Formats: sequence, structure tokens, C-alpha cells
Amino acid sequence: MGFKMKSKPQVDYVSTAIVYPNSRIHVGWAWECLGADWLVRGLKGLGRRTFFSTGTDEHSINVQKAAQSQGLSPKEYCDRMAQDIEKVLRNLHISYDRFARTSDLDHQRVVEAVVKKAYQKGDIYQAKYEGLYCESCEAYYTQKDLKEGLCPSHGKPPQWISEENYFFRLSQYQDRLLQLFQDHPDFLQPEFRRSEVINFIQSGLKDFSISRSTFDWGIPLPFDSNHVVYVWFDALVHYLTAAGLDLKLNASGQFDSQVFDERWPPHVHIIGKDITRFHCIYWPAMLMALDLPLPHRVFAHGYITIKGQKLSKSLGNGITPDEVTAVTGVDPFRYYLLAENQFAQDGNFDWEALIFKSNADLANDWGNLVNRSISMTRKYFPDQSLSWTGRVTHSAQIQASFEELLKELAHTLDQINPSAYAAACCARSRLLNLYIDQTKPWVLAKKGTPEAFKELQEVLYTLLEGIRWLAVFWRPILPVGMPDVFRQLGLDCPAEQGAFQSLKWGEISFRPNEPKPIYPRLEIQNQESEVRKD
RNA sequence: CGCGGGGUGGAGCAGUCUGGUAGCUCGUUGGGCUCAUAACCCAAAGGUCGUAGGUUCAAAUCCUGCCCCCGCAACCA
Repeated sequence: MGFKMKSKPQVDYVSTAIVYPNSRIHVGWAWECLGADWLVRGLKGLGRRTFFSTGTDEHSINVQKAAQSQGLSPKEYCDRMAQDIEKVLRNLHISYDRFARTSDLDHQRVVEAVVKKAYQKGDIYQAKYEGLYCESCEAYYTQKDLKEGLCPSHGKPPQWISEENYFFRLSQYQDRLLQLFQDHPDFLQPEFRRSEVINFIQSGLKDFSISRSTFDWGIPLPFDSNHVVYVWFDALVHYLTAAGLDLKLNASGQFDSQVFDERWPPHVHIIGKDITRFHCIYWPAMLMALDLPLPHRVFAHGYITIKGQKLSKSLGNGITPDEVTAVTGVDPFRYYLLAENQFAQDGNFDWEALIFKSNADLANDWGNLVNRSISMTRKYFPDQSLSWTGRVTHSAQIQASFEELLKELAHTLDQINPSAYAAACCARSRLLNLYIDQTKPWVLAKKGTPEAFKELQEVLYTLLEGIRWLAVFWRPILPVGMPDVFRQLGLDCPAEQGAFQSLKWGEISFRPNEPKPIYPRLEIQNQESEVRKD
């Protein structure tokens, strides 16, 4: 015994990390949210019920300071920031179900309950914490961290201070954590990060501090109101809140206590690689302490860099998603980040690459395919709707390729590999373009014989049916443009739930509407390549 | 000896775990087509897979040394 790994719950819970609301959100966090959004929409397509949470981590000293500097209370300040962040997410069509804020009331109740439980169990204890502290960094250093006795980032002498803190007995969980990684090798993905974490565990785990008494913007400890809960038992615990643990705790009959059980444990936590340690060591240990099942997976994605440099406030290259989508539109931005970059590794943001990629794959291959196919259908079949009439050409290969595509996509969703997903779809755009060239519908139309007419009908039907399937598959990445494709095809946009699996080749007739380019070609403008300075 | 990632035709990447003719997209050059968003299709040029050695019938792939770039180093995706 030691920890629980429950089998799949009924709902696939996917989370992003929650973000500090003390600055505008940048492309890197948008990437994480887009990855999660793609995954959730894809799982829905496969017929899975899903739950998707994101949110803000508000109880930080930096947030308190930022609020002060604007003459606002922390809560007021966070309300404003959270609103802005949600606006950005909505603009990107991130389909989250819960925007969890650590200042939410249900979260406060969950944190109190959880901390109390760990305390009663003896996993939380009080101790004096002493060490060399740099006030500028707000961080403790050990002797070997220091450069010639000075703080490595500020060059100031640190002070020896001691404070009373509450600690979580992480050290007690060392063996069980090692066991976890041994028994469940896919707990952490990508695989290459695993050894990093295992090494760290083996090097010896220290108990960590879970409270602060030096500031008061936070959730008070239920057994010592002089302290507020600090970072981990606040931020990480929000996953429990988002999943609905509060409803379960309040199981007075009025609440649906099933909600939490349906969602927990999570299908996957999607995080940035920098917080791998906390999600793979602290968090499982905390859940073990709370006797709760562990998440099935943690997926640590890479960083987005600009020209090879890390995004950061100090470098002033924290370009925001809104600045990009205002120029390119939402789908090209989503497509570029998800398709051009490897989610598991560091990625790049580059205006020119975005424009090239969007033009090549969305405007030329895919958008133009839709346009030319619909246009031909309207031209050659102006007065009747187009139905499936059987085979003359090699359309069976096309159909087979699309049926194969569904399997490929399911695999990429399982692997959390959005770029492979996009590549598989792209390959089918090209396949259909090639099919047009090989069958030459315009030649068939000129012949005017009954045989040619039948062949033409088959070719065009195959094209529109392929486009319909692709529009369904593209939607997790391109949620803005695909409903428009359905409109142009003369169809209602289907619900996302179960959409992949309910596709049947040849089941419908088409009467397409006037075609209009979905993704116009983007032009490069000089100023855009300049990175905006904050 | 802190930990990890990366180094593959002009650019961006896949392939490395499970050795066996070096692949994709973009770009370049030439050709084809006319339904289409000057879009689409075909062909060609272009790489001694960072480097030195080792294992093997055979190495981008396994082993060893070295060089270069980039992150992280216990609260900034």
C-alpha cells in the first residue's frame, strides 16, 4: 500500500497550470492552454466526457505588492487581472469548464479541509526555519549557492533570519514516490524528464514549508491563524477544488457528491517543464497524505522562445497572444503554435514562420482545397444536391486513408502530440489536392458523356466528404474556421461530442453555398517582425 | 565531476529506444494544369546526420572522449 492509482474515471479531467495574475499573459502560457484545449476537444471528438480547468494563482507576495502599487486591495486587483485573462482565453477559444481562482470561496474551504487532514495525520508540523535570506529575492540560500558570500542575483549580503513555519513531511514519502515511478513509468511524460525527477528523489527529499506569517494575503491555516497557506497547499490543491471536491465535502444531501468522483483522478496535468518537480514529487506526496488517488499522467511541455531567447519580463519580449491574433487571426496563431512546435520540447515564436506556415498549410493546402472543391461542385452540379453513387475511380483509397486517419489521430491524442495530429491532417489536404489533379474534374465535365458524368459525381462527392471529415478533425486546432466550412458545405456544424466516431462515409448529400476563402493569405509587414517592448 | 535538452541538405524539424538504401515541410530551379485564395500537381539540384575514436558484415541510430548552443539548479508557462 502507500498510494492509489485508480482506474479511469468517467470523465477525462485535463488541467493547465494556474498562472500568476501579476502581468499580462504571454505566448508561452497560451501554448499550454492551447495544448490542453486541443486535447480536450480531441477527446470529446472521440466521445469521451471531459472536464477542463485553468485559472489563476493569486496568493503571492508579488501580487500583494502589485495591488498596493496601484492602490487596490489584492482581491480587487486580482478580480481585474482575472477578467483580463479570461478575456484572452475566450479570444483564443480555449474551451475551459472552470476558471479556478485560488481566492475562490470553495477553494478556501477545500484548502482548509485538506491542510487540516494532513495536520491531523501528523504530516504537517511546526518548526523553526533558519537560513540565509536575500530580501530582494525573497528566497533562502545555502552557503554554496552564494557567490563570495553574496546573493548570486543581487550581489547583496544575505541576512541570517529564522521564522516559525509549518512543514510538510515530504521526506516520509521518498520510498513511495520511487515506487510510483517504478510501477507507473508513464506517470510523467515526456519520458526523458523521468530520470531527472528520479535522480532528484534519490538525492534525498527535504520537508517543505507550507505557511508564511510575514504577509496575510492568503488562506489562514485552520489551526494557526497567524499563518497563511503558502504556495503548494494552495496552488496545487486547486486541482481538487476545480474537480469539485468542495461539493463532496459538503455532502449534506444537497450537493452532488458524484461530481468529484467522476472527475478524479485527472487524465493529465499539463504543465511547463519548470514545475515538473512540484507536480511529480510534492503533489503526489500530498495526495498520498490525503489518501486520494494520483493523477494518471503529468505532461511537461517545453518553453516558447523568441529567436532562441527565453520569454521573460526582464527581457521585455513577453509578446501577448492578443497582439498576435489581432494581426493574424486566431486559427493561424493556434495552428502555428500547435503544429510547428514540438509540445514536449522547447518551441519558437517567430512572426515570419507563423505567416509562412499559415499560408502554406491553411490558406494554400486546406483553405484553397475547400474553395476549389465547392466551386467546382456548384459549377458542375448547379441544380441538384450531390450524393454518393458508387465507385468508378480510385476513391476507395481516399476513403481508406480517412478511416486510417481517425486511428492516427487517436494515437496522437494519447501521446499528447499536437504537431503529429496536425501533420496527419495536413497530409490528407494534400492527398485530396493530388486526387483532383489525377482525376481532372474539369476534363470530365467537358466530356459530357454519362460515364464521365458519373465519374465526376464520384470525384466531387469524395472531395466534399473528405473535406467534411477533415473539418471535423481540424476543429480541435481550428475552432473558429471550421464551423464556417460546414456552412459553406451547406451543413449544420455538428456537436463536438462524439463527432469523430459518428462519421460515416457517404451518409449525406451536399448542396454547398457560395464559397469564400476561410484563411486568406497573410502578408508580411515589416513592423510586425519587431518584437514589442513592454 | 550539479541536472537535463539540443547539434541531420539554405531554414524549421522527423528519424535515434527496437542498427540495414537519409525523410518531411518551407525555400530554390525547371515543367504541367486551369477548378481555385498567383493557389494546386510533377521533377530536379542540395546532406561524409557537431567532432575524434570504438563495437559490428553494417552506425544518424549502440559505447567512450571532446567541442558548441540552450534551459534548470528546490515559488516567474
